[in-house]
Amino acid sequence: MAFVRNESAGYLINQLARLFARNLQEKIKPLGLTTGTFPALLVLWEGDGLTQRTLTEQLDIEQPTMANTLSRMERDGLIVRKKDAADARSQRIYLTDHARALQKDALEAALAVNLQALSGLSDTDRKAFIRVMRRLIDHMHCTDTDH
Amino acid sequence: MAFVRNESAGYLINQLARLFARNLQEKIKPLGLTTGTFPALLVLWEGDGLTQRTLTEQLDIEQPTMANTLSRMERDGLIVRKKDAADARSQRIYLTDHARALQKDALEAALAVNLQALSGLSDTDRKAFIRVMRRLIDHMHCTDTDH
DNA sequence: ACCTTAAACATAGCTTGCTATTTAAATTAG
DNA sequence: CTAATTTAAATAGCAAGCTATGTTTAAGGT
Repeated sequence: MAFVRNESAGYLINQLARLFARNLQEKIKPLGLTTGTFPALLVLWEGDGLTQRTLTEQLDIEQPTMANTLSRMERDGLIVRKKDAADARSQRIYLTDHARALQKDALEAALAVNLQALSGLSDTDRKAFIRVMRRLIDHMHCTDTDH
Repeated sequence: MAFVRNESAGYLINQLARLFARNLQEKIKPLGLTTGTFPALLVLWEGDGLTQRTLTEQLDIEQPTMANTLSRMERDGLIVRKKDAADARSQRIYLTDHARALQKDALEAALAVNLQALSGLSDTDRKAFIRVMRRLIDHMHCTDTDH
């Protein structure tokens, strides 16, 4: 039962994730976007005015990571943060017009990366791959001791 | 052809990679190891005395990333760097006894993470998943424009 | 021999992720 | 109603990845 790098799921997934990130990075750099803000944008494009907390929950990211990401997004003119009227602790996140204007190009870029990356797979394999990943994520979540 | 987060390979892979890293991190922290050094250790445990360059090539990591990682490993007493006798630009990386002593426990930890993560899959699905990931990595590599 | 180019590594500086801790506001208990 | 607890977000500090650039040594061309 030797440990072989190229047969270790964790090792391969890490490598794949870096390859995807590199490709996406390259495609969205001309738009002035970076990979770390992408997940937040995906959520906000579907509806903004969310609290930071809601965002962190939807994206399964730690709160300080999200706080940092939002700071960069604010700095780069993608969002504005407004204090919640009812709860002074909370803030609501709103997209700027600039961020809204990028949606189409950004989604196309992400789609292109996915298509290109998976272009060597059959339709069946592609679908199975996505399904397995979702299953693993669910499984690793509910197994998580500190949920 | 809408973009849906949970059907995007890139999005799912990123999330999976983070989950794997969190789990491994937790298991190897008691050994005084971190996830970033793991790939380098895997290579070095199979034979040390390699140059930094060889390591970066085998792991598909950028040279400055590897230089940083090796600095941390040196700081933490996992490796020593020795100047190559024949080429003063090169350095050869050697494991310390301490790093060697950690091999068994570290490999067991990694194996445990993989087993646990994939425990919800059938044997066939598991093998197919690994095979597809390897194929995607190859494909994304040879498609890479700057190879 | 000398000058240019290439190679190996280091450094600077950024993003993206994490844990641990702090601050301030809201909620709950007594 | 005050005191304790919980909650939302910020801050500090580190790891691990990246690009761009600098430094030193080796190799090649003329």
